[in-house]
Amino acid sequence: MNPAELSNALQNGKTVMIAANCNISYSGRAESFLPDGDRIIMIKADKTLLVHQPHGSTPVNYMKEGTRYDITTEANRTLLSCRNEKEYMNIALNRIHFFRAHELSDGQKLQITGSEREMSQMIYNDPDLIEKGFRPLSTEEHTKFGFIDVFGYDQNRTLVVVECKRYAADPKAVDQLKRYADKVKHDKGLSRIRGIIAAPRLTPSAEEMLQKLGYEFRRISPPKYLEKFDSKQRRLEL
Amino acid sequence: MNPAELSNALQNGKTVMIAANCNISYSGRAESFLPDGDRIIMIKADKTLLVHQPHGSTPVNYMKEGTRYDITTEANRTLLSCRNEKEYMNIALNRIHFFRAHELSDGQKLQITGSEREMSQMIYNDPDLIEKGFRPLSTEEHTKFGFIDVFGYDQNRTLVVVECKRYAADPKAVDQLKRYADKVKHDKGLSRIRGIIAAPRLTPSAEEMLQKLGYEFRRISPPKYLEKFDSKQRRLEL
DNA sequence: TCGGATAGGCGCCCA
DNA sequence: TGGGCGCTTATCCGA
Repeated sequence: MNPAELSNALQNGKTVMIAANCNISYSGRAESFLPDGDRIIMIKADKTLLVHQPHGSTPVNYMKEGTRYDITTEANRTLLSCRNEKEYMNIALNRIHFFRAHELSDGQKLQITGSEREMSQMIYNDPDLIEKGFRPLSTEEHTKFGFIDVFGYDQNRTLVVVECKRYAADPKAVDQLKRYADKVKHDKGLSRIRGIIAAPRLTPSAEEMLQKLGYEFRRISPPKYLEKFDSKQRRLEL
Repeated sequence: MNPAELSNALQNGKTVMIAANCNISYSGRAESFLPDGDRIIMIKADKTLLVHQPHGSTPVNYMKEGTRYDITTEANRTLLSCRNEKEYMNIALNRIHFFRAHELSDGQKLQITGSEREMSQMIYNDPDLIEKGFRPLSTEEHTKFGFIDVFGYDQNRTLVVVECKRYAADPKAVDQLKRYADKVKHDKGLSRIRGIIAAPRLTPSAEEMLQKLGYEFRRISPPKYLEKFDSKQRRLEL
């Protein structure tokens, strides 16, 4: 790889892949240094930079969209310096194992189901999931009381605040429920309000907190609309 | 690329890079589908899979370490099926733009400074950052409801719980402080306890919460030990 | 742009 | 292994 190759690729909006032995220093939101080793360096069409080690899901170093690159050559190595408004990074390339640039055409977005928001919708559409007689008022996350997943009245006209979690609800989820419930209770000047966590399960300390606060738990999982299709497909494959 | 090439590469612990036009279906913690488009597919030595679109920092699809792969060829496309204990993914490769596998040797870990933990240490070593007469007892004290960043006595022997944040402390940070402070207060049977947020700043609603609860704020930023060196370097470069 | 919250979060530490 | 939580979190969404 020569500097011009990389510059051209970036200029033309190509996505660049480099495998190289390198060390990396970063300064910005924190400070870091990564000693010599073999990594994959990816620079995308939008000028996002990712550095991946041969293990793990997360990049060991990265720079955000819109970063600018400058490449210089020394006697026995190549320096890639990267900067944006708030951060900079220097990558010293000792040896380049391979370099490749390709123009990628992709305007698609991931279609996904099973989110917390869909849980809220599901409960709104089938309030019996909470309890007989529950009447949801809204699933708007932005009510005038804040971001509340579902809130409504029970059959005794007591206000109910529901916080949904797609995974085991932990102490943070209980904190959140309490914060919303307290706010609604205070703003409306109520003497009593009910708080409910809707989740597949509670962690032990979340359960303890919930009990102490007098809140409740409903065992509910997020909907996965494609599940039937997928189980069928999986069955065929096995 | 033929199936054997990929199989061999994976078997030999190489890291694989593929650029291809593909569509992807996923089922596991959620369900998703990504229609045809050009992407980079990376399979690492530890069998982590990442799929990247030509923009953004995060992979559009991924599978964790230890995933197993199976590749089959059809008339005009190649199918890569990926599964682990809880999830599976099917990648239909319509056209492969390039394929490359390389053995990467990298045992290094990122050295990083400027973390929340270092903020705690800094305060522990220089308690005056909180206030004159503050005597820290511990950092990272583990309680059943979480661990407390810094914990100690003020000059009147009132217990103080400090929660550190690298960035603007938000309502969640105040929740967390309250949870810890309440726990300590209750467990020790105290009539009063002080809670302090140490952070560069507070968000508006965090400030409101803090005031209502009678807690305090100290404007403190995380230490960046390499900063002087780096500013000097930056100055030289500019 | 900022604030607030979710995420198929990930990765780390500790019981 | 599971709980609890920080993260150069990223990303979305609304004000």
